[in-house]
Parts: sequence; C-alpha cells; structure tokens
Amino acid sequence: MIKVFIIDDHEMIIQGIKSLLEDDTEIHWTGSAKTPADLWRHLKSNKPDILLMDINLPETNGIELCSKLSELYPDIRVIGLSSSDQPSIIKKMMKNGAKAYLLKDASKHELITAIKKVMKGEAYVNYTVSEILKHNKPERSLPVLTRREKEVLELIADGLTNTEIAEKLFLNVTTIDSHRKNMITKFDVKNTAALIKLAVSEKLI
Amino acid sequence: MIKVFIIDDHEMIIQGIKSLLEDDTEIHWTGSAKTPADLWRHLKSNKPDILLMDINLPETNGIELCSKLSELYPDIRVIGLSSSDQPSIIKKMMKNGAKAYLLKDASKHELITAIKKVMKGEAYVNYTVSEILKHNKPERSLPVLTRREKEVLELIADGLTNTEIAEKLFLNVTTIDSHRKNMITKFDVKNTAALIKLAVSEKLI
DNA sequence: TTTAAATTCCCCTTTTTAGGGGAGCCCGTT
DNA sequence: AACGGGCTCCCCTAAAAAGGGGAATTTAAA
Repeated sequence: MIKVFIIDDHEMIIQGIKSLLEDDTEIHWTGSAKTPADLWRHLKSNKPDILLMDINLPETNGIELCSKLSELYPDIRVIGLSSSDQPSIIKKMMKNGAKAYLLKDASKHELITAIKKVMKGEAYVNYTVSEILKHNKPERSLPVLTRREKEVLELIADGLTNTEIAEKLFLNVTTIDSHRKNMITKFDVKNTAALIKLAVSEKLI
Repeated sequence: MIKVFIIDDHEMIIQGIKSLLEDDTEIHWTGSAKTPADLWRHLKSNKPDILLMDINLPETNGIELCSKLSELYPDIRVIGLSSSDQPSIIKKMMKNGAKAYLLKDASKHELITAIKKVMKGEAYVNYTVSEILKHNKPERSLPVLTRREKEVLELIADGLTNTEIAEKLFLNVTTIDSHRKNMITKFDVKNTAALIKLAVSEKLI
C-alpha cells in the first residue's frame, strides 16, 4: 500500500482528492493537513510515502516547505500541486526536491499515474507542465527589480511624481528619472502605465 | 432530484466536487464545463437547477458570466465558488445574481447544505464569507467604469498614448483626454500610474 | 417626457514623462 | 586589480499628461 498524505489549505480539494484516491486499492490515504504546523504534527507519528503538496499555501510558501521537508524527511516523496502554471515556481519546486508536479486541472487518472510512478522512483511531470518547462527554454523570465527600483516603483504606483519621490527618498530628481527609465527599458514596455500594469499583475509590487 | 452542473477550469476540483456530491441521493450531477463556451453548449440541451461557478475562470471573469447567465437563464441558481476571499468580488457576484457563495475550503457538509438551501429558495453564505461581508460594511465601494472608460483604460494600461488610442477608436484626442481625466477624478487618484494600479489590483480591467 | 449620465469635442497653461545621450561612485565577484 | 551591476547625478529636446475651464449631443433610466 502506498501511503499518501496531503497538505492543502482548501478543504474542498483535500476531500476531492481523497475521494479520487479512495477507489484505488494500492493507495492508502493517511490523512491531510491544512497548515504546515498540522503537517509537522502528523509526520511525527505517521510517515507517508508520498506527500501531495499545494504550493499556494498561505503564510509559508510551498517551496520553502518542500526543501525543509526533504532535509528532515528525505524518504518522503513530494508531489507539487498548484493551479498556477508559472514556470519559475514549478522549476523551483523541482529543484527543491519535488519528484513530480501536477496542475490542479489534472485528471483522476493522471493523479494516480503520478503517484505510482513516483513510488517506483520515476519522476513525473504532466504534459502541460513539461511543455511549459520545455517552451520555457528561451525563458522569458521577467527581469528582476532591484531593491531601489522596487521602492521607486511602489511610490510611482502610489501616484507620486519623480519630484515627490526624490524628496521622500532624499535623492535627486534625475536619479528617480533614471530608475523609471531603466525599468521601462528592462521590462520592455512603452511607458509608466504599462509598467505599472505589468508590475501589479505579476505581483512585483 | 436537484440537478447540479459545475463550471471550473480545474479538472481536479470538478472531479473532487463530483465525488463529494455522488453520495447524496437528492443531488444529481448533470455534467461539467471547463470554459464558458462549454457551458453555453451544455445549457442548450440540459438545464440544471444549480450551477456551481468558479470565479477565477481564465479569459471570461465569473462576474460577467454570472450576470449574463441570469439574463439568459434566470431559473438557474448560481452558487459562486472561489479560493479568494476578496470582499469586492464576493459582493459583485451576489449583486449579479449569485444565490450563494462558498470558499474552496468549504467542507462536504457545507457544500451540500448550500445546494439544498439555495434550492429551497434561501440564500447561503458560509460563515467566513458573511464575516467578510460584515466587516466590510464601511465599504468604500469603488466607482464603476463605463463601457467606454473601460475600453480606454485598457488601452492606456497597454501603454498607448491618448493620440494612439484616439486613432484606434476613431475619436478625437481631447475625448480620450477627457476620459482619462474623468477616471482620475472619479477614482480620486493623483495620476495615471495610480489609476492603473487601482484598476489592476481591483480587477477592473 | 424630463433628467441624469455618458459621450463627444474644444480652449488654455503648466508640469511631468519620454527618449537620447553621458559619467562618476560603491561594492561584491572574479 | 579589474569588471559589472547597482546607484547616483547631469545635459538636452520633444511629447504627453495634468489641471483648469466649458459645451453640445446621445442614450438610458426614472
């Protein structure tokens, strides 16, 4: 029997996956957790073979949790689970010890296949995910904001002008202007409006 | 028998909810859709009593879909479903004809209760949601964008200048300028940057 | 039908951004 | 010690936005 445990903050998904796995005779459901604290508590008395882990956990993020887990319990195989198909996140998860990665639109069949494959020691990535990773070779990963840039960008987004920002940060206006121009260039957008849209929608600020 | 249909882009949640409802003798699962197009197709031949609707649908947003649905099929009762607990979104859903609202961390029991209550004509909001709505009483409800304003704002957010937008919409530059100024005034922000931030984070565009 | 809101267009001036440069300083890595 | 990236500051001009008005037409709602 493959002992499976799940951590996800959404009760609906926990119960959903539980019933998806119930039919299978090889899989044994050992429980679920909604928070990392719950998880640690359960692991003391009950070590699963496989841990299904939602990445979008509130508070702690799945990536850190994943690496901590593979330190403390290297035998537990982690399968990442998320609704987002952000390549960067998936990559980070795989680097931090996840053996497989599924999107939440994966089917029952796919879920079970993934669990069994991982149990055999194989890796598993669903088609969509592998496509994402593949197409991501010419990775259009977003430029990274430096500390100062982020600071300036947040103030721009709050409606301050270069002059006002300069006063606030005790800098020269031209400096702020440089940062603004740099950001517009590095993100390859046409103006501030587009920059803000990108930054907000990509959660850079 | 209560006929229940679901629209959600995540296969896992569809299948999860399906198996949550399977046991119940009063509830009959009539199918699922992953896109609005799928939904419309199904509805032609098969009208459910209750539609479980995920708000965070890609492409179309659940709020518009909801209002369109209550126009075309006023008999179908919509239960909103989402992982986000943003008061503004929940309120909009309720305004647009949703009879109930559940978070994805709702339990099996809660889901079934909600379905049955809504079927009886009662409204249902889970505790968390009602708390959210309550604490949000001193709501600083956002101004509404008119059709034209939204159109213009989207183009602004894409980095077009007034002149470019005017050409695109076959309007005079001063018109676009007026719209921009109006929006800045009505949203009480200082400039375009702040306007875009607000619009993106409040999902107005 | 009356009224309010939406949409369109126009004037003016000042401020702010955009776009093109260049350059020196600090700091961590090589 | 040399290099690059981040950060700072400076020049210039042209374009765009902000801020202040006003006003006519359409359209939808009361």
